[in-house]
Amino acid sequence: MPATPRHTSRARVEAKESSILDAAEKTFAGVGFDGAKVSDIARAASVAEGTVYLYYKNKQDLLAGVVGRFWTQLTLGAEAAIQPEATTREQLEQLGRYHLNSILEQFEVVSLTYRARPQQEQDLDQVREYVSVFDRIMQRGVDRDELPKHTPIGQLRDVFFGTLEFSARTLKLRERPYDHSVVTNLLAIMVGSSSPPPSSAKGKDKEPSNRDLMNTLKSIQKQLKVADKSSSKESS
Amino acid sequence: MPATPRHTSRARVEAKESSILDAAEKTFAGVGFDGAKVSDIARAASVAEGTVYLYYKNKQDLLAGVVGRFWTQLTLGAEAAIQPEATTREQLEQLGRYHLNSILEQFEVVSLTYRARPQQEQDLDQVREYVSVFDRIMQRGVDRDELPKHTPIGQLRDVFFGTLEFSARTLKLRERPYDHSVVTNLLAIMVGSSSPPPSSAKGKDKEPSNRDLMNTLKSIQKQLKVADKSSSKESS
DNA sequence: CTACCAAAATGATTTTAACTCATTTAAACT
DNA sequence: AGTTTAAATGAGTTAAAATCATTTTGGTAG
Repeated sequence: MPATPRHTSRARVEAKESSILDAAEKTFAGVGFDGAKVSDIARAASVAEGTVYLYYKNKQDLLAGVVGRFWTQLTLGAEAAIQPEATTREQLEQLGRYHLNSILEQFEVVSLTYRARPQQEQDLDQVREYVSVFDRIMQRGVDRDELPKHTPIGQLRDVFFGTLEFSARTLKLRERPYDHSVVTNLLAIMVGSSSPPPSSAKGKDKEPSNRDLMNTLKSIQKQLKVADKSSSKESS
Repeated sequence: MPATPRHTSRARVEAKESSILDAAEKTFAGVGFDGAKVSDIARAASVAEGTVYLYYKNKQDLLAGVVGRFWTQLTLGAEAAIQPEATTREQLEQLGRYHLNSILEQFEVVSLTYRARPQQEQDLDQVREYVSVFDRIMQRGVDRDELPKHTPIGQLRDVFFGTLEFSARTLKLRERPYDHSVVTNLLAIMVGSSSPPPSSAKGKDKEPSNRDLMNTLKSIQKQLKVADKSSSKESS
């Protein structure tokens, strides 16, 4: 078992585990969870079907591995995208942009989260770690007196992520690309508007500084994809 | 086939179809989509396994039937819960209460929606019909000058339903009951605090909610009934 | 280098559950 | 009554997940 390797080097085992995850992610994203056959995933990873079950208890556990790794990397990317010295409002905007952009780019993997969540009694730890990035920004805002002392962080978290996720679905449904105004408007109702008002002139000119950040975020994400060190074991 | 009944009365066919749906809903809600066997559903509906397939093409189609019926009834309930003569803000509050309460009460069926959606290329029509209830309230608000002329209804719809759905998940996760303050706070940030803003007093008042940061959040916290202390548990 | 051993990998076999279809049963209409 | 056609049945088929006896690999020691 990969849990207690005595003979084989850990690096090799993790490389194989990661290559199975890669194949699974590609297959799941392409044809969906139900459409994906474990035998296809095994072939894509260049292993036998039985080998997959050495690393993952079953197909559901494999999905949990894919989804867990995704959120772990999303957390790393979010932390990289947030400037530590920025104001709370700026940090929220950075997180909002990063989040919306990421879930749009990897929409299929995000959707898989809903297939993984209900089965495990305990929610996905990696998702909780991710949303705690928001909590930390808000808590710092309170500590710095940029936000009222008893700001209901938990409720605003639902506003923040709930709105962004539903907005992403709407954009996907209408086959529209990332739209920065979604984040701007969300921040406006969450913490008031300190930037130019969102609507009036219908967004026909993209802000150039906006593009810079977008490109930055994309390159960050791609870098994170290469270097990965997630481990999924301990499944019930 | 039930599609073209010449001999048999339509009522009987629909009764049987409905009883199969009842059994399927109960089973799906109880053990989940994957955990439910069609043979179990058939037994619960007192029909043979093959009979299920006379009414529904496959298991996925059966799920779509369950989920579709749920949202259709939710639409009817929502329309009944809204007083036609009430102000826009009151109507939004009525819809918000009804929505949050309903999805908390039938959380399992709502979750099944995510299993039904991705498979059909066309989204569930019944869900779209449901959210259009919100759109109509907002449009009437605009027509009556209770809302600014260029209110971004589509974006606020994502705020509304996204927030309520994520809030419902949070409440479920923490095993908390329906909490009216969630709706109150949501409305506060969407259309301002409890007293409806005078519609056409100020000439340039077109943004729905841009209050100052402190004022908005302070009005929220006053209306908070259940403290949100436990939100910052995970300080890793 | 060869022998040895345990971890790792394999893929044929088993199991499970969705789905089918030849047959039977029930209902409608004359 | 008898005829016809719809509706229902459940044993049988099929496909894919999961298993496990066997083989291969790679590290270690004599």
